[in-house]
Amino acid sequence: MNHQQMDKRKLRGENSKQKIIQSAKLLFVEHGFKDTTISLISKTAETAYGTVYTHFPGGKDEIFLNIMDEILDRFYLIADMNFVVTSKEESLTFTRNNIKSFLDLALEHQQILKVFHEAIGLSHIINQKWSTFVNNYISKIAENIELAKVRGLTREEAIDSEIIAGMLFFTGEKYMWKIALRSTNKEVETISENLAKMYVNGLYK
Amino acid sequence: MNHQQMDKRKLRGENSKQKIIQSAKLLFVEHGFKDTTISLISKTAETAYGTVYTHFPGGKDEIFLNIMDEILDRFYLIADMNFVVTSKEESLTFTRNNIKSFLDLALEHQQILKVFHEAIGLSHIINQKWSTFVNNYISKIAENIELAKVRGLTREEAIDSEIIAGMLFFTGEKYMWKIALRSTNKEVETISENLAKMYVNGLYK
DNA sequence: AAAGAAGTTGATATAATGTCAAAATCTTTT
DNA sequence: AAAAGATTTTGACATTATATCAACTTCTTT
Repeated sequence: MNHQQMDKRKLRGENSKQKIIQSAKLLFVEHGFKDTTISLISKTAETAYGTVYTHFPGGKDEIFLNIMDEILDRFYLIADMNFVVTSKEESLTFTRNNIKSFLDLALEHQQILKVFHEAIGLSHIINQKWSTFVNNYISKIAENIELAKVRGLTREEAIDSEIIAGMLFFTGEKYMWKIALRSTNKEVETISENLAKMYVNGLYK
Repeated sequence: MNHQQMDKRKLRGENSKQKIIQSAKLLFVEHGFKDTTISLISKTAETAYGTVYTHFPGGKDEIFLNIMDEILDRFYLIADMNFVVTSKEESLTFTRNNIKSFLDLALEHQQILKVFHEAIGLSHIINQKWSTFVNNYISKIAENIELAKVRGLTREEAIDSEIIAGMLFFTGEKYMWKIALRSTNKEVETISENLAKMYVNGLYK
């Protein structure tokens, strides 16, 4: 028999892998990225030190990326929301809602995002993962700005779409981290409203 | 005799300290923050490992902060440029110039800022140092926005000064790091112009 | 000249990472 | 069903970095 269900080794392996992921999840949230050692993870997962490396050759970074993957997917869903500009008013509504979705997601995953923030500073590979997302998001916004330019909706023709897009995104991102680190007491609504208004008033006629 | 110049021990100590700082400066720029080890610094400075810790009990972090101090002072000079709003036009000019000064400074100190960026992610104390600067700068901008509000120059009364200030500062900061990391080919002028225009058009009547 | 202070030295304790050969467990082949 | 082969587990080991500290050297004061 060649069925997967019959292969006890694969099953045992998958079980170890899951125990490692689940333990790591708890430990990361409790102790942060740096202070969660492979040794601690292996003990909590009730497995040997070396086992962690057979399942995650990339060590802690790879474990964490594995944990972050599903959350990142949800961020991509927001970044990929399609929008085609037709008017300043519509743009305001869309922008406000988009920022709000983004920050609500941050609120929902506050604990792990705090760890993510720490990990971005400590791990090059994790940093790259986030950079890819950032660049994607900014490109989408910039595309929309270009479209608005072509349609004659913007104040000026000479603006640099990427820089303007960055102005919106980077500030939203900063507030995302502030929410994750609990270093702001501003409401998601307040932030979305202010950013969206400034963006739209600055950009559109 | 109790003169400082006569105390050979103090002199020797100060000499060691300077050799450590100068060696560290070169090594940080060459190898980055993490890969510049205390061991390497002590060897380059032609001193013993332990000597580094007598002069810098805080280790690498303290050495780096020592190096950054004079550069941070120059950033504070820009943050402390006084400006009192009287009109939208004046604000545009001031904002544009302020951002430009900021980014020019980044360009001037590109190499060490790259290390600084890495160090912020790795050292809590270095991170705090920068945070203090950031909060200072944002407060200054926010004060000006409040003033503009009172003078009836802004589009709306209901805006949150801190968030709007953040929009300007955080984007400027991001481009500062991009310049340090050489991850943008945009001109300082282009960036300043775009940010200043968006800021002023978004905020003022 | 002796006592004391300041700075230097490098060995040592500690802690984390990643690797690997041997062992254990399970599957396939003969 | 025994042997051979494949997969996973194990924990000891090599490596590397940090921070500490007692002994030592150098200089100053008594």
